[in-house]
Amino acid sequence: MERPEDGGCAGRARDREATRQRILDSARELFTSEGYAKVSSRRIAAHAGVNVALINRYFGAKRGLLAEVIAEEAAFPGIVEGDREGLPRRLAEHVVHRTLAGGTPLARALEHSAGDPDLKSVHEERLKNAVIGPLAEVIGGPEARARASLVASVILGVGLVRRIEGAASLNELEPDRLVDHLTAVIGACLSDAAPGRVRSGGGEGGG
Amino acid sequence: MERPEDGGCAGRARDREATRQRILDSARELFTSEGYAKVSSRRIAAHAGVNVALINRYFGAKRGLLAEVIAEEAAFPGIVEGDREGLPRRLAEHVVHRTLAGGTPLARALEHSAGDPDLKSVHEERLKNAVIGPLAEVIGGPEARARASLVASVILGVGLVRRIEGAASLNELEPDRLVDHLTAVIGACLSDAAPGRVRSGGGEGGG
DNA sequence: TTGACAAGTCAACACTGTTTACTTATACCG
DNA sequence: CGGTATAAGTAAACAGTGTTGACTTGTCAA
Repeated sequence: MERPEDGGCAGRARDREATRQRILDSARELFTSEGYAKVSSRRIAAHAGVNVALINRYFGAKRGLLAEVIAEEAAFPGIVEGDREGLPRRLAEHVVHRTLAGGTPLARALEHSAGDPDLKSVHEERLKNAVIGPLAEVIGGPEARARASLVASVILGVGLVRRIEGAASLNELEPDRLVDHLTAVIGACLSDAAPGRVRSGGGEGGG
Repeated sequence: MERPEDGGCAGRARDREATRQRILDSARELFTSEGYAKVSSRRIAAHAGVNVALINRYFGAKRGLLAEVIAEEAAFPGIVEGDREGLPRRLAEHVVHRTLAGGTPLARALEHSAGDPDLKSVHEERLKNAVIGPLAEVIGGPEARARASLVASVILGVGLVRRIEGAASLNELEPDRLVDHLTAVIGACLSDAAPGRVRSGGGEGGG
């Protein structure tokens, strides 16, 4: 609340940056705990101790605030960097632990607003730049982006189902077993699925 | 719009069921083409030629209207009925063709509002009763529901990513090839994932 | 014909995100 | 030091949302 004394004091009246940051901090906290849709601009402003209009002044719209909050965080910290072989398992572990723990703050905010038409562009950019892009780079090959999209579908889908269903069904499995399953599923996204050598399409029992 | 002739005095001018149905029809049409969030109660009412308050009178809330619209349609018409062996491919084909065609009207409405907190209960019921339940029944075994959840995650995830991304990456593949891929992925959801199998980077596909 | 009761209407409520016109503090300049 | 341009911050309104309760009105049974 109190205005911090700014050391620089070069050309700034009433510390624009500090105010911006306060709004950003409040937004991150509230979006994280309650989701995008349930938190109003006025509440963010009140929490930050600033006027509502400043949200639109500094971020264009509420949407822009979420975009900036989202952009702050890496999607897969230290996961795409490793070797390709272990990628499915690393991703699976990330998803399961993130999922079980209630997870990465921003992931929850994302899942809370997955289908919001107002946020389509925000999610689109995030999905392409922070998820599909890096994944495709590790995956490589001509179908890299398509495979990355498949992986992203699995990851987002699990998060979504968990959020909708409370993970009642998914949590029937031990976490380790769920990791095993997901590893196989993500692995299937990355492996070649030639019509003849499909791993389980022709009969997953004997595959 | 297409409201019955009041002037003709044929039948009842004040027909509860007819009014209810008119609201339902308008809601289905508008939700389908524009999604839940973008269509307001007042527009539905106007489209149906009735008063706004009737939506809440007959359906409790806008949410109830969507719930009823959703409940009308089968999730997987003629898909879970077949043999278990071919299930992954049938599901994959359904997803791809539904996805490419712009799809089942209701599926689109669902994808448009996947994360809406207000609709959590609606989606939860739908997911359990019309998706996970039937799938689990075909799948069978002790982990049936968990596996069904995984399959549902893949299906919903693909729909979601397609909606967000415009399927730019997924559509790099020929539809048939996408079906192959998805068949493998869904197959992986159903097949046993032996704990030791992929743990230490045993390549899936030798990648 | 007359009530009764349901069907339908209307206006308001408490919100939402956003914008406009305004006030005020501050940092530079004379 | 005082004056002032300018940016930071404010208040109030706008147009919209879902929802509600009090109201009117049509229709059918007695």
